[in-house]
Amino acid sequence: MSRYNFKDSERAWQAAWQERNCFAADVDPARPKYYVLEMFPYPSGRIHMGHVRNYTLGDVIARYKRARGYNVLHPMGWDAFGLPAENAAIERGTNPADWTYGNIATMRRQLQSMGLSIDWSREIATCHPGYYRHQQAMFLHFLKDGLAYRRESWVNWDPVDNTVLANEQVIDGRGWRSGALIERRKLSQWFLRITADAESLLDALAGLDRWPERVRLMQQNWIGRSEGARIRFAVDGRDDALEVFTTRHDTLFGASFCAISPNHPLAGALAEGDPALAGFIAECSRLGTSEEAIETAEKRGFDTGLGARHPFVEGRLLPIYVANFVLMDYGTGAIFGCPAHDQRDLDFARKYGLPVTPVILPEGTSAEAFLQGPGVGSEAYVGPGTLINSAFLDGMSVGAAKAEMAKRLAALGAGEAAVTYRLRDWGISRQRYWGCPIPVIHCPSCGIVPVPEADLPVTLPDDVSFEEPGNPLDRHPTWKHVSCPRCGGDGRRETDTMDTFVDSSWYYARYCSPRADAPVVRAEADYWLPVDQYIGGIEHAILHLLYSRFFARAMVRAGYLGIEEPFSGLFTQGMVCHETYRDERGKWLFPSEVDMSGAEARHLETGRPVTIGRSESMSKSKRNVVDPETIIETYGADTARLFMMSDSPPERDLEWTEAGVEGAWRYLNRLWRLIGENELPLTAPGGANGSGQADGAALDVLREIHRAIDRVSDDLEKFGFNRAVARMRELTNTLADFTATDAVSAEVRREGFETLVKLVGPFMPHIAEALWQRLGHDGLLADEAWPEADPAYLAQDTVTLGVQVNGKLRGTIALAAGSAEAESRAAALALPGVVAALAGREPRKVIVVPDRIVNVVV
RNA sequence: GCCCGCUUGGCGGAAUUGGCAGACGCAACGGACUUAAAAUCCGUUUCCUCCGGGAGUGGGGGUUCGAGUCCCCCAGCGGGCACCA
Repeated sequence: MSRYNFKDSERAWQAAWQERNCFAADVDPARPKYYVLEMFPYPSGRIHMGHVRNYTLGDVIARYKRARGYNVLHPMGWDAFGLPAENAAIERGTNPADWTYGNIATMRRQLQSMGLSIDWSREIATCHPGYYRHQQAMFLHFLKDGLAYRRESWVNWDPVDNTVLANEQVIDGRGWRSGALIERRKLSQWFLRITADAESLLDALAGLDRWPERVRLMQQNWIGRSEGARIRFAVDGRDDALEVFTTRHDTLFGASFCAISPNHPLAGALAEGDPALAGFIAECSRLGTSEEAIETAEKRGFDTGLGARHPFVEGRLLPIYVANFVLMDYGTGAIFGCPAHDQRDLDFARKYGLPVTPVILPEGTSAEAFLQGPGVGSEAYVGPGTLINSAFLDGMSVGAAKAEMAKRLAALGAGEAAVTYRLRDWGISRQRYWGCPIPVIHCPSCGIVPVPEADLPVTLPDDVSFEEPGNPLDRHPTWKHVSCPRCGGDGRRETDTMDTFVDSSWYYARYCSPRADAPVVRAEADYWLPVDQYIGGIEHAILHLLYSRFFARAMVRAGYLGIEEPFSGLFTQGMVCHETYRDERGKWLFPSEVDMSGAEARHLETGRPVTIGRSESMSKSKRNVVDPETIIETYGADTARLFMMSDSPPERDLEWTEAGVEGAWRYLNRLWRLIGENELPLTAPGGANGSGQADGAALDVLREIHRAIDRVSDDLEKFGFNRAVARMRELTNTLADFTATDAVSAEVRREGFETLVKLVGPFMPHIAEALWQRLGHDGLLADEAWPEADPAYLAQDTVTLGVQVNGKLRGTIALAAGSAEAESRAAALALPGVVAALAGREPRKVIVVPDRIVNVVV
């Protein structure tokens, strides 16, 4: 009895695939295409189990679709710009490029050891000038079209990473990478006009029917559409108007104040002549945006002394406050407050002694009761109702009042219905070295001048130092000093680089023509795109996926692409988890340091007891990581892949266990013994019996074989990989049983073995090739077609029906499929268990569901 | 606070979408082989039981001949958003 030699086998078959160029993809309009893409990795150093899961999932699909006859594109590349390279440079004195390319080499080797069916000739790295020059070209195109622009703005400044972050990258007031508390700063920044596509990005979500509902919801919330109205208030004694956005224009007659953001231009203007106000504003901007800061912060206002004229009430002036809770970057940065029907406005009004006028009467309440009751004491009424105290709106419902108010405002020229989005423009400036340079030049006389197309790419200088904090590009002695392309005078290069999310917003398109002299070749992109199946972690549900959807739209507008939605199918995988271990002093331990063989976990070296903690997502900080390379060296890639796909549904978290890996390894060896070492006549490979000719045991086996084909195929189509593995094991059990008894012919056995090998192929490609060869084939399994289930074997001629009495199972009956109701009924009533349960009573009713169940009701 | 999801044996999970709950695997236990171990093979394994049965899919209620699946209420766990006007 031998063990399967995975080491030699995996090396040999990987070489065979490479030698025959099996997975190279070319445009072929005659064949249906299938583009499978897993989110490309950041080259951090070594692959981790999350990568193994992600790329195994994609590879199973890629191999399955190839076998199904699709022209499959399955590429790989590197999301290679980013801060860790700079941190490594700071810590180890290396160059970010060297560090990155070194990591890529390691991780490429590791990924190749997994046996992925990837077209490596299309490999790209976003840090390569051959990639980012095209990104620069597109940026210039967007700049010309007004899609990219520069403006002074309040930004999220990460004081640890010394850079600006996008709103999406600030989580609970902290930098998504550094975890540092974010400060507000005003800087000139480059933006991409994603808000121009807010409506399209929102509306198109409905059409993404192969996306998880959860992700669509998250994007919907993020875009945050609000329907309401803009209202312009004349400011008493000034020429300018104050524009506010509200969703409750129906409550305008209940308004008792206006409030503007501390960052509002009007506030700034007033502060110039008012030191007290300037002090208040400064205080507000010191307050963080963290959840904690917000919850504990008092609602505070500063009375500017100005008044806003109510558009419909002659002589009513609403005092204008500067208030710390009004955000400049939502709506217009100004609001009107209606205390009776908004909790926050009510709190504010109580604090500053402003009038509270109810204008909505709840259903079924009398005006007297409501006005005297607790309705507007300390709790604002935000529900539906009927308008009161509101002149021409009186008696209307909230909805009707909104419509009427919008009409009246428009007639006055004082406002109109409006829609506001929570989504803000995408700030892409980063004050970092290791990113794509923004290809513009600042000229004192010409202003912002694009780098001429012929001068692209603007490459990063190699000779940079990281000894001081801040942006090395800015400190470089010569790099930024260039002459203005327009006037020839002294200019200065833009030293900001692009957010790395720009790099990953179009890489899926670049894979279609990775070496082309233009960002994309339309004919190739039109053939391959959209990505049919995109696979990655849920953590990208908003950022990367929203940016990519926007970028595709921008590229369509600029003529680079023909489709607005880059990913027609999306699958979000769960994380890989592992138990956590700590020693007596509470120090985290690696699983490889823990001896689990005894009754209690002990430290391998010291023999001291180890505390086992709950299973969590693998992370370096808790040390609950298992190195994929170790697993592949110990058990082989096929075992790692099989374990990844077994048991846990792919969308859920997967618990990595040594025992589970052992189980997968046992299965490989079982297959090897069953098929690889079974002597079969090597003649007539693939010689299946004609359907309907077999009988007895052979027929049973053939049915099992074809049922397995049918179900595994169905499971694969539905991402039911754990179910598919279960079916494969069932078929293995069946074939093993019958092989042991010699009850079926060599032909049927061969059909069973060949089918099983084809079914396991996408999961365990190396051993499948080895077994395919053992079955006497010269060609590669990778080039074989997926098996087809013969409908003749799927039909069942005998079925087993459950028989219930009052919904309780009392026995089963075996009948010919499609038996008449009367026959099923008679057979059921004759069952001893049924007779006993009836105890002489007459059934009141007998329900027969053909070929399923009989329920006798008494 | 608002929105969403999940809850099935000791464990991961399955259940043709309202029709025989626990497939497949892990772990455990028993047996065979072995001088012994590993490996392998064969069994048992939801719980209770007076061995007739009875109970059972987080808890409570409902619809139905029939509910893990549908509806209502509650609990626990997880996720997203949140000073959004």
